[in-house]
Parts: sequence; C-alpha cells; structure tokens
Amino acid sequence: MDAMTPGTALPVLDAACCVSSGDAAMAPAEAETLARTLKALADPARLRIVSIIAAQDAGATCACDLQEPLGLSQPTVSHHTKVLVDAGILNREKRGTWAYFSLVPGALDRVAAAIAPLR
Amino acid sequence: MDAMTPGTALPVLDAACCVSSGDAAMAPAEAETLARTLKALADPARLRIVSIIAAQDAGATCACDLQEPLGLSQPTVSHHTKVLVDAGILNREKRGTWAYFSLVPGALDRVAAAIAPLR
DNA sequence: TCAACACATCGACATCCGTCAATATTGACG
DNA sequence: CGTCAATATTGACGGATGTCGATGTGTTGA
Repeated sequence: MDAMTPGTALPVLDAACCVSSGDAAMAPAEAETLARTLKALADPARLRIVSIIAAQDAGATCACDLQEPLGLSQPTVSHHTKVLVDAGILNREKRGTWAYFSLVPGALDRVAAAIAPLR
Repeated sequence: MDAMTPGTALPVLDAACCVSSGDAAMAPAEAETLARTLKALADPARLRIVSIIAAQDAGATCACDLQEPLGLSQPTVSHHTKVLVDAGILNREKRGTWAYFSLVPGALDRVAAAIAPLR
C-alpha cells in the first residue's frame, strides 16, 4: 500500500492525548523520601505499634507492652520498632533494661502534609 | 473461665513497666486495610504518578503522559497504575485506545484521616 | 480486511521484607 | 564476680515486590 513514512517522522498526533502539561509534579528525590516514610508505616504490625503508643496517655510506652497485643515474637517487635525509629517516626529512650518509645512530635503531621497537596 | 478480671488479678509488677493501658489501639483488621492502602502509595514511581495526575488541571491524565516523565517501561507503568486502581486511589477510564486516569475523590483524604488520630 | 497503535498481561529475574530461633549485649542486683 | 531479665542483633527462610522483554487484546484508520 502507500507509504506513510513509518520510519522517519511520527505523524502528528491530532488526538487530545499526550498534552505536555506543566511539570508541577513531585520531584524524584521527594518521592523517594516520602516513599521511604510511607513504607515504614505500611505494615499492619507497625501501624498497631504506632497506634498503641499514640493511645497511651503517658509520654512513652515500654517495649514489653507491645509484644503481647501484637502476638509477635520479641525479635520481630524489636525489628519493627527499629524500622519506625530509623524512619524518624518513633523515639527510643532506654531506661535501665527497658526501652520506652514515644512518637516523634510532628512526624505524622509531616506525612499528612506531604499527602495533602495530592488531593 | 479465668481466675479474675484482667484488671484486678494482675500481680503487682515490681517495676513501673507493662501498664495494661486502655485498648484504644487500632484493630487488627483496620491496620491491615490501612497498611494495604499505604503500601500502594509507598513507592516513588506510584507517588509520582499520583502527583502528576493531581497536578493536571484536566480531570484525567492519559497513560502516555506518565511513561516519559517516569522513565520506566510501558509494562511497569501499567503495573503501577493497576496497583493504584486496585487500591481505590485511581480511576481508570478507557477512551478508545487510550486509558485516562483520575484521582478517586476523597481517597487520599481518607488516608490522611486514618493517620490523623495517631498524632 | 488489515496494519499500526495503546495498553494489559504473562513469565522470568533479582531484590527486598516479615518472621522466627538462636545468640549476643546491656543493665540491675545479689 | 555471677546470674537473671529485657532488649538488640544475626542468620535463615518463604513470600512479596519492582522491573523488563515478549506477547496478547482491543481499537483506530486506511
């Protein structure tokens, strides 16, 4: 059939697709950072840990108060708390042999503030 | 039946650790659901997809507008959009050969609302 | 009808993640 | 010291995840 020049030039797409759009999108570095924080929260056990700590009237929660309600082994709970501490969501304070955890003030607010502009 | 009600029969623990605490914590099922949603968001590529779509003034964004800024292959972009659609974050609307995506109204608000009580 | 296009799905691969048992480390108390 | 209790770390294992090439599925247009 006739030659429609397959190789050289793309026929200008007349349809309404592929508008270039202003690039007000999230930068790759910012997306990477936010993804790391969300990944730390995106686990049922860790969400419950944060929830338990947030529900405490006291400023800090002992690690021993986490293991039983979660139904997980002690190393696993320790692993999850480490992930949350490394993500800047929890504070660890060691008092004697016990480890007390508390929410880092403003950490979850920053998460919400990062999601809000996407609404 | 156990011996006594859990609150009264507890032998007084020597130290100040392991206070029983009121169980106002997140329920396991709720944690599982929220974790699934957060897992869908906890990826740099998917965050940028949501960001690009949210930044569009138009109501919907063509899939072809996603591949180039992300620098990922077409199957990978299709995979990520599927994850976001399955999580109830994006809407897919097929117009001819093109697929248009838009934010599900209120979806990200619900995520923020689930995180807020933990502050 | 047929070729080109846009997107979805499949198969495969490497990597990461959640979990536990075993062990190490640290602090308290004789 | 030496022992015990609370927590952290290590090693291992199965399963989930992100990525791509190849292929399948519809739709458009000549």
